[in-house]
Amino acid sequence: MNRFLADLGDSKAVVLVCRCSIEYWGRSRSVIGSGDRIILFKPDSTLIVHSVSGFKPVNWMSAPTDISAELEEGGVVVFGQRTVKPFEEIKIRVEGVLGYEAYPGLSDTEKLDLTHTEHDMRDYLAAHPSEVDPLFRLKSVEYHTPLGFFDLYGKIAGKFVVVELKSVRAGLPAVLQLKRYRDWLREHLRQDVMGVLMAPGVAANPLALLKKEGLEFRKFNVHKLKISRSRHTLDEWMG
Amino acid sequence: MNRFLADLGDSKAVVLVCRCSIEYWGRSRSVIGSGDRIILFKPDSTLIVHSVSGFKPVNWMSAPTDISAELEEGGVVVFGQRTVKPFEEIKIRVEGVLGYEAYPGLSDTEKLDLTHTEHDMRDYLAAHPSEVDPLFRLKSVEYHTPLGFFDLYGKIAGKFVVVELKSVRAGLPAVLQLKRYRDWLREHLRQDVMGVLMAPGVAANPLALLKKEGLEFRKFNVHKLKISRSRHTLDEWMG
DNA sequence: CATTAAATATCGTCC
DNA sequence: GGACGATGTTTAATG
Repeated sequence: MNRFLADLGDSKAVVLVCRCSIEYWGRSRSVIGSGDRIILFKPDSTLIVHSVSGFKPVNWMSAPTDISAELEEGGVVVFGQRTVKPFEEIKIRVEGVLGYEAYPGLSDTEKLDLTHTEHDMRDYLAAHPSEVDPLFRLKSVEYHTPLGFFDLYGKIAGKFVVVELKSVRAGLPAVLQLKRYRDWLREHLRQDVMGVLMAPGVAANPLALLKKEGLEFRKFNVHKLKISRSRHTLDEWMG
Repeated sequence: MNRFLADLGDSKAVVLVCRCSIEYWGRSRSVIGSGDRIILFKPDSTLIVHSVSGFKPVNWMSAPTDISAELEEGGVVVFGQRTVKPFEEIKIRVEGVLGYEAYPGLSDTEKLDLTHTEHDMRDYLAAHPSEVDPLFRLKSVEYHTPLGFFDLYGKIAGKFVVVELKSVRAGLPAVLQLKRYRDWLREHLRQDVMGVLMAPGVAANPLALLKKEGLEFRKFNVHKLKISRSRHTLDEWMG
């Protein structure tokens, strides 16, 4: 236990594999009985508990978390406490240690370069407006309004258009959002306007609402994107 | 490398701490350069790569994933491939191993018992409708409509009411959803109806829209809930 | 600091 | 298997 606290104090990453039971209090509450788990303690004080299967941790505490340990009834109990909002606590009763490793001096300065996201889709269509519509004339990217911003804003054949983009299959929220933008724009300009949803697909119910509201759907898949350089590099290049 | 593949074949959990660079292709694409990371390989073929800070993995593959390893230019490259939708691939170029541990026979049969969620809030208010409104008469929980379902549905002083619940501070989507439900119900019944949002709080803009639309907000915090037994036990008790 | 929207969101549940 | 909504969502961007 002293070694554990010393390792955390030395900003080491600690991997603890143990049989344990866990209680959590905070935004919700949870309890889980005794089982084998893999616990990561990161140098930034993030704590993540993984069970033997699944992507999602069974419990966690995000930084900044104060981590302490005590002896209770002969066993070690690890206690995590967030002292900033949201206030949260976790109590891990360690019942048997299967593995303990501490890694000093881990260094990772690289940032993940993620592409083929909605942001890239927006940039691409801003540069290639004819793929929205052959007659589309772009006026603004991220056009700000009191409701939020339009992904793309422009005109088709003299009619103002708000374009909502989704990099994944669109659902009801996307259609409601587009409808809200279209309605606001129509009222604001006091003239007929268009609303276009571009996404790789749209679910049946949302599509029905879209059509009922006189909005339009255009298929576009981020996998079509040819991204010649990373966003990071592009940003640097553009200043 | 052979030991690694043998460990995976034996359904061991493997924790690999290494310097590596990673590429991902699938729903999006990502690249990250060389850095120290902690990689979990779970017995169910889930693969999770954690950097030195933050809650979120820097890369991952969810089960079922075929994991293989090859020698390339003298170094080990771990390759993960999903052969079911969504199709995805990950390539981890291992440049230096800082730690390798394999854990056979990890067992975790316990399920997380999570309470104080929106589900519990709904159950509680269904059992205590007067906390929605002193005059609230509950007619249905999860009342199904073509749009989805109303969390609670009933009457206040003879007027039909749809109640939307949020266990966390409500935002625009919650208000839009409630408005849509209220509009549909009003049209369906051809009479004036009410819409009530219950949540621990609501952001300023959503609240303005809510009032403009003649909807109502009632404060309710899941922390107030006294849950006498776990949902699991409750389900068993109710059959 | 609050707000807003994206995410390789994941996950459960219902149809 | 698709669709839909909750999540202890987390995270980043923005005012």
